[in-house]
Amino acid sequence: MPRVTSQDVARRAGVSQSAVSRVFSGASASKTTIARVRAAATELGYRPNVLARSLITGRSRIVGLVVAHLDNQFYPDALARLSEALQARGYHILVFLAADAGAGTQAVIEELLDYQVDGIVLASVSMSDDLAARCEAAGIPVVLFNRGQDDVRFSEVTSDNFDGAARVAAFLAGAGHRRIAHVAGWLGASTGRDRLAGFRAGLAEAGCDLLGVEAGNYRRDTAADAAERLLETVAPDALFVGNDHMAFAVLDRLRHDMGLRVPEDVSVVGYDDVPMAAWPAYGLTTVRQPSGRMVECAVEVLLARMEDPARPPQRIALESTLIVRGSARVRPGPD
Amino acid sequence: MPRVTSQDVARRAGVSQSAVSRVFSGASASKTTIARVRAAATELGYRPNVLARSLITGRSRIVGLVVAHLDNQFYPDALARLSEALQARGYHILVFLAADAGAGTQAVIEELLDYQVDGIVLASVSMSDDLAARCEAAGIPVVLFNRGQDDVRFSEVTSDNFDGAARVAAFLAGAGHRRIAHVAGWLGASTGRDRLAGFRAGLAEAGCDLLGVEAGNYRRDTAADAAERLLETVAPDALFVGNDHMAFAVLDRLRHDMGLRVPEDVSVVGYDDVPMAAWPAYGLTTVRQPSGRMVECAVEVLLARMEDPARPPQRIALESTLIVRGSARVRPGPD
DNA sequence: CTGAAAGCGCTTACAG
DNA sequence: CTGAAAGCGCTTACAG
Repeated sequence: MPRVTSQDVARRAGVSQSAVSRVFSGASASKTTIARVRAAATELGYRPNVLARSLITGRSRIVGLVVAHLDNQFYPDALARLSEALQARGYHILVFLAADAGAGTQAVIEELLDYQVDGIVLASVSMSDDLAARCEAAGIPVVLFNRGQDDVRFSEVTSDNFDGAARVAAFLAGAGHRRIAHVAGWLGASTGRDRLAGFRAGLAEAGCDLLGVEAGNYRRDTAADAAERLLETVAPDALFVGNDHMAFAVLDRLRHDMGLRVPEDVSVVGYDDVPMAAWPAYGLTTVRQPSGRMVECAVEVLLARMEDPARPPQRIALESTLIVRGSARVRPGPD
Repeated sequence: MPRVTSQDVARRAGVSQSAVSRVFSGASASKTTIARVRAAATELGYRPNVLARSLITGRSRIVGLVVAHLDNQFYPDALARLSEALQARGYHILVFLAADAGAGTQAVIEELLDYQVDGIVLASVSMSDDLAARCEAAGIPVVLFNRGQDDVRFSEVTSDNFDGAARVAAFLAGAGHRRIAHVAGWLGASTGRDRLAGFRAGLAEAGCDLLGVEAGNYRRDTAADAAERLLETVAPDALFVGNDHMAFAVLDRLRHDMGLRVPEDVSVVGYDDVPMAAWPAYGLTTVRQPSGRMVECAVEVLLARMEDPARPPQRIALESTLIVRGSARVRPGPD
């Protein structure tokens, strides 16, 4: 079962192999040539070998995606949007799952490079400076998604994590909370750090202290443990959790294991506004990251740099919105 | 920024280009050659161009994955497992999102073929007979994941949907339920049909009738509406829902919109046992599909047929397990 | 507009 | 073991 090649089509259509190539690569050809080639191609079931084309054009039309935390609904959702946006532009996605950080990621990116990907999206994953240089040298643009990095050679698309968290602080303080704690994300990356810093700043602005912080590291169990520890040590009446994924775990622990009422005993606020946050079982007050627009921006930035590698990296932080649902008290309580 | 090629390495190492190729493709070479080539390669930062290699070997080491329903936790989870299993074997995943069925899928598969993928995994997605023939002709194995099909040219990996659903029937009947209805999945595919048929058979076995069936089509809103309609028309006291993803929506609707208690007023059972089913907010009694083993099987089947295209397609149905949690009553009620 | 030819970066018989 | 050469299936100047 040998593949049908442009040679086969050429013979059948009675034209040269170059003619066949021209027809399929959209170069100019006479109407008759086009017709004969197309006819022969359909008869034979011919489709150009994209790999061979890539070898010569130097563009694979493949974008590499490295993503972690697929159990956090935010990422499958982003993956779906990214796939759609890229498919619409004739690109395809080679996916790699990776841990948050570490050596695995580097290996994965090298493999991506081996496949001559035209660009790389790093969703909640970082890469070493050394590799960054390699990508630069190879002219392959990289965009960080939902994560920032100091290295200015990368483009990044995030939401305004600092501001979003600050708004949560103002909201909680405005609802009369004074004993406020934070279950942070992973403080090894900017997203977690910015949210913490913004929250602290917002609290200060409102004349509040941050009662306590524990890292949840974006893991359900770690986050629930952190929340429990905070409850037991500093007894907060409001908890800002670093993302929705952790907030669900915190809510579960509070309600079902610790017998607390939300928001009567404790207010809980998340970050992301994944679809599940709107499900009645949770009704989570949270900060909405505009994931659709974030993906669009990431794609735009990537394509722009693919067209013109000389273009400088962009760092985009989109606005976020506080979505008020039932998991946090809205006005000062009766006491 | 021209890419470093094997020519460059050859020059630097003072050997022929073929020697470089041999070192990197694992063919035999003398120790000194290997050493010199490796040294030159690292100095230059050389890595073989996988696309060029694929062109000549005829194997891309890319597996295409077409997947729908990424909002159903079952699929991101399967994707993660698949990625891990394939990566461990040196394969990579080109992902496409697709609708359940329809013309889009066909286009997507053609694109996969263009990329010379070595195999295709269709997760909850089907393909036309015509395309099937094309894949066969090209010698590209296809495996259906979590979906069966009549066409025997495909391999498929599912769980024993008929038996699993029959076990749910026995369980519900054993708990004293007599008014039992079903919110089905999508009856356009075998998975949904098998679960319905198995449920019906199990009920008959227990001397029960199936009070009513409505299609939920694996969508949250459709499923919740279906459940509500069943409640209003035939007033069941137990509902078997075609998968967990829909069951969560049904639970939400029952509890939060209709003010019903689960399982006191209605028992609810799902299918899949996605991680969320164990979360305390839901505590869903459900049938566990062994997704880890399903993925392993899919990979094995695919690799086996990639090595030997003459091997006949395999159809595997793994055993499933009923997982009892709190969403369904366990013994006959007081009335 | 069209064909012959070179070449993309590799692998792999084929001689030596 | 090693190098020269052919070839994988395309695209793209180059002449005509």
